[in-house]
Amino acid sequence: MNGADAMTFTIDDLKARLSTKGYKLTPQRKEILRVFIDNPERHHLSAEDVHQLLHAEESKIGLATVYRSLELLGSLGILLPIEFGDGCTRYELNTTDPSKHRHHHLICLKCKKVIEFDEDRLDDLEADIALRSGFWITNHDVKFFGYCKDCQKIEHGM
Amino acid sequence: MNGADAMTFTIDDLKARLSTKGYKLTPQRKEILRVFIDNPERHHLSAEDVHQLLHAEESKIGLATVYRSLELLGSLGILLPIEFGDGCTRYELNTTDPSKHRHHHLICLKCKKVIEFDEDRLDDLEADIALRSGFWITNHDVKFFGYCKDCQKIEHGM
DNA sequence: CCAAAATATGATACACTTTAGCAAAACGTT
DNA sequence: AACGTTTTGCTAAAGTGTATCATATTTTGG
Repeated sequence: MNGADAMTFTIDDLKARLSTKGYKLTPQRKEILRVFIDNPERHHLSAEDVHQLLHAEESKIGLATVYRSLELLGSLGILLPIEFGDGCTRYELNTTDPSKHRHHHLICLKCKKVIEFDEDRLDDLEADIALRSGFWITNHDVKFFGYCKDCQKIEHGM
Repeated sequence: MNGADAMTFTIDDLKARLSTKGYKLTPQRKEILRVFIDNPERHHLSAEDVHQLLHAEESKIGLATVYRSLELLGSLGILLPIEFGDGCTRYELNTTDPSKHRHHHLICLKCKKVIEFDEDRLDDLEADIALRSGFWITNHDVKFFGYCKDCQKIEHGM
């Protein structure tokens, strides 16, 4: 029920991270983070998703608070924002495991099939970019577009 | 070979691609594509950007037509949609030149600033993915997300 | 050339996501 | 407990993109 053990950080950790930047550990922020921990099968949650999940639990947290908390947790590196181009920003838990590679997507332009792969050799490139730009890079998103084995046989363009 | 795959895109290419799918070459569509061709320094234009650029040229093309034309040109592969997570879909000319380096994007999650860089060391990775998956990869989209220098320091004023 | 049919445009209304503003509540420190 | 600050929740509003629909344009056929 707690789920805190599944986290790579504890509630005290969260509180510490918040306080170092002058933010407070509120019940709402705790609840919103718990939604992600308690729903591991439903990553990629939007603000509306989180709000509805909370509403189903009789929680009265306002939608604006959800938006604000998601952005805050994102800025703290606790959540990672993802853009799928479906009209809303989605978030997933940041495992904060530097050795864990992000999964990328291989997308067939014809049948829309999506294959996830873990191959990630962008660490050097990312470090290089970060050094030169001064950016604090929290995530990278790589999508390969093309045609899968099956769809290569069929004519695809014009 | 085919002029449509060359780096320079012509109106004749547009006419050909439209007609093969039963669409008409209207003055509006011609103008909208020309905006991209005439503004090579301004890539990733949004519908609003295109609309304003057209208005600056005394064009009376409606915003809805811009949206519809951009989607149409995207579906024809003439433009490529890009999502920066700044709230609007942007487009850039599709040069579809596989030998040319691709530019990637470094995006600040807070202020939505976008920095372009040409570094592309993904050829090996792409070849590896292609070999293992059987995909014929035609394009890849790489985005690094993070926080720029300014947005890293969060000031909570007194 | 005219008429009918099909398509495209332009203006607007609308849906939707996200942000801004403000009064009230909660928090933490003294 | 009181004070100053932060946070919340409600709501209004901004912003992007879509749907609607009358009008305009193009195409087709006689």
